[in-house]
Amino acid sequence: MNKDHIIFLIGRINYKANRLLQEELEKHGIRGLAPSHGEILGSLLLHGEVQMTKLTEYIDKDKSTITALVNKLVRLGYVKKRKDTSDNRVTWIGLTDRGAALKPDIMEISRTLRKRAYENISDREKDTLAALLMKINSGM
Amino acid sequence: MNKDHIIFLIGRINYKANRLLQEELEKHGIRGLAPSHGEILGSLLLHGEVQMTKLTEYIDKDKSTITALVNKLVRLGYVKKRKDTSDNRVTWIGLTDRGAALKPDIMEISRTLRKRAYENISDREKDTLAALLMKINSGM
DNA sequence: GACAGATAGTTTGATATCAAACAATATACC
DNA sequence: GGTATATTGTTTGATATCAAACTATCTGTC
Repeated sequence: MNKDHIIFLIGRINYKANRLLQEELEKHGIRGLAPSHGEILGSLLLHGEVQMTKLTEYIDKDKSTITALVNKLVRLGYVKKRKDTSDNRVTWIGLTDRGAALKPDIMEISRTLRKRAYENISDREKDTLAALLMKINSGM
Repeated sequence: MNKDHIIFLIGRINYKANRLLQEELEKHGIRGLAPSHGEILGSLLLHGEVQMTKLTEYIDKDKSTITALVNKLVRLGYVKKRKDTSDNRVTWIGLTDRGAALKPDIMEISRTLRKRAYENISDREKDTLAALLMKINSGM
């Protein structure tokens, strides 16, 4: 596998981004959370209360994985579940006060990640890069 | 979410590439192998016999993970271990005949992945993209 | 209204992955 | 030569993740 292979680079960057996320969560005193938990919290901050199924879309993981991740967040007190009143199959996931209180931390972590990733590239390059990545993503 | 676009896209592409790899391995009759196993086989095809420690470098995983991955490849008959004669701590990992026979498959899978990823972009865009990704990768 | 098929989530079992502790061996320094 | 330190790899325990089977509920059609 060639070291300048685009796919290889993407794998490396993805790995580093995840590692950075984990480190930052830790640094902000948010212990025991993986990047995926952060993504869920971010989705809830952005969209408010959402269904499990919507979460599988937002963070692109198997529904059984979402069940496990959400249950952990419930156990840690960041998130709560609520049965839909009209459709009993549906579960709504929302932030607790404790979860909502994470907003400043999550925003700052997001900012840190962005800063680190974009450190060496200009706004124009960023646009170029995003456009190319979108092409690749939509073609795969 | 907009501003995290690039990192988000990289995550998506990484996921799809891994999924494609797994599907292709399966399609070539190489069953029960994850992308990481493919990376190890690829490394061995490229470098010949290597030490465990070298493998952790090549595929960038924890050494205990490498132990597990290699043991599975041994169990499946693709790979063999050999103790170094002068330094007894060292283990050399090499392909068996059965492992070496995978070369054409692995090369074709690699080609397929590349083709799929580069489907919509020109050679020039590819160079631009690789350069930008390298900048990001080295800055993280 | 009953029944077939669709949908929402959970459970179960398996695997890749990591970190920390460990064992075995080699090297350096006195 | 003997002891402290470094290295190579494994073991152990925990977690995220997936796929497949399952449960419960809803919806559409006869």
